[in-house]
Amino acid sequence: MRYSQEHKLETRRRILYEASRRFRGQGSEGFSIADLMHDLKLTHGGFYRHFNSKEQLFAEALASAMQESHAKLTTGSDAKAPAAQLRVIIERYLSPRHWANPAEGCPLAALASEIPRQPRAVRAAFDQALKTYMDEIERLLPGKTRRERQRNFFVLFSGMAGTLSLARAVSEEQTRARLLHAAKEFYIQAFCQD
Amino acid sequence: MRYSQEHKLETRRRILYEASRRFRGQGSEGFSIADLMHDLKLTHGGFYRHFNSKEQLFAEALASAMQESHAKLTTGSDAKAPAAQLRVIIERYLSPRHWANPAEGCPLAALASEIPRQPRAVRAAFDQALKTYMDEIERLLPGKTRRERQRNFFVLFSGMAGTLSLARAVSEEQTRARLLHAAKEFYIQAFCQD
DNA sequence: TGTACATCAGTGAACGCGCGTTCACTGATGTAC
DNA sequence: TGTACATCAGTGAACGCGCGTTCACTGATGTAC
Repeated sequence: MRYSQEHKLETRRRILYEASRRFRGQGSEGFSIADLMHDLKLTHGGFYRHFNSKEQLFAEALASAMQESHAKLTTGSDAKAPAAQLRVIIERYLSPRHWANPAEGCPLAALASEIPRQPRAVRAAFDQALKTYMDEIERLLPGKTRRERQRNFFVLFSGMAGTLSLARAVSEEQTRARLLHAAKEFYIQAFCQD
Repeated sequence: MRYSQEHKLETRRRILYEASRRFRGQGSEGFSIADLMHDLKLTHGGFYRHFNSKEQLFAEALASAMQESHAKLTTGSDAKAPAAQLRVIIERYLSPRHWANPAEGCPLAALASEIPRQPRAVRAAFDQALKTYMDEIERLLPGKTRRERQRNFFVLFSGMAGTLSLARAVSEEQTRARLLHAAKEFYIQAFCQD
């Protein structure tokens, strides 16, 4: 082999990481394989030594983005009580920083409306990633039964994703700020009471 | 002129209507001008007698879809009290029917994550359409001041759009049903109390 | 340890296809007289 | 009212471009002996 197996894995990781940023920042059709590889100082042909298709790349990048986003929302507040942890998550999710950086943020907000039109493999990967995401966060939500907490998870996260999505769609600075602020207050009030 | 001015306007209207369905159902790049015109029993060249570009078509179709969606959500409940009218809107928005028919539904849910990546003209049209939409619905929301009602409008509508979007992204039938149901109860509880 | 061969990550030209847009043309109807 | 000409919605071939994917090739390193 020309390169070590380790080198190959590292290249694959770099492609996946860059792709997961680009999919979120530019959408599923907003960049080409050639673009992507060029920015990694590689040529497009080599891509297919690592992934079967752009579709497969999207599926993996989506899952990886969900994981990354989960990590960013939860790190550093492990010691706190559930309600306080959740509050941190809400504040981070609806922050100006998250608003300004779709490429490093939640894929739900960045890609939700494109997913229903994706092929089966992508959608399956999304389902799986969402399930894992929910399983890890659900325990922070209010509710006596798991079922109840899951319902709250759905309402809160789909709501916040919609808010962030709309805030990015709106051009007017002031409207954007009001939207994020209003939602933040509302969700903290609704889900962090105890 | 070969065709009357009336005929021309009618053709334009047909293109716009079909486009507004297709953009919502297939996304901003999910169909071609040739596809669109073919289904209207026309050929692609003629398109440019009515619109300057696909971009302009998207801008107009977006605005028109917002209007259509507003009409669908509000018709038939004009006589009721605000809270009851709002309840009807929430129930329609989060219904299985709306879920199943993105092409005829709210463009926020169908297209939100694509809009930030659109050119200025499209985004300006969206801003304007959203403003009109809000001005027409805001009065149904709870709140003493206009400002307060607008805040509630933002929270409710971005939340519902996110919910519908996520419900369409999820493949699993049961999850989808639970998601819509949970959000419906939650929003009625939160916004229709009086 | 040294040598011959095999492997395969990466290269870059090429293929095939679809798309937005342009353009010369058609011909029925509107307009000017 | 009738006639000659102008207009322009609609046609369909063509242009230019970008993209996903394929493929013959390279050459450094791994492996077999």
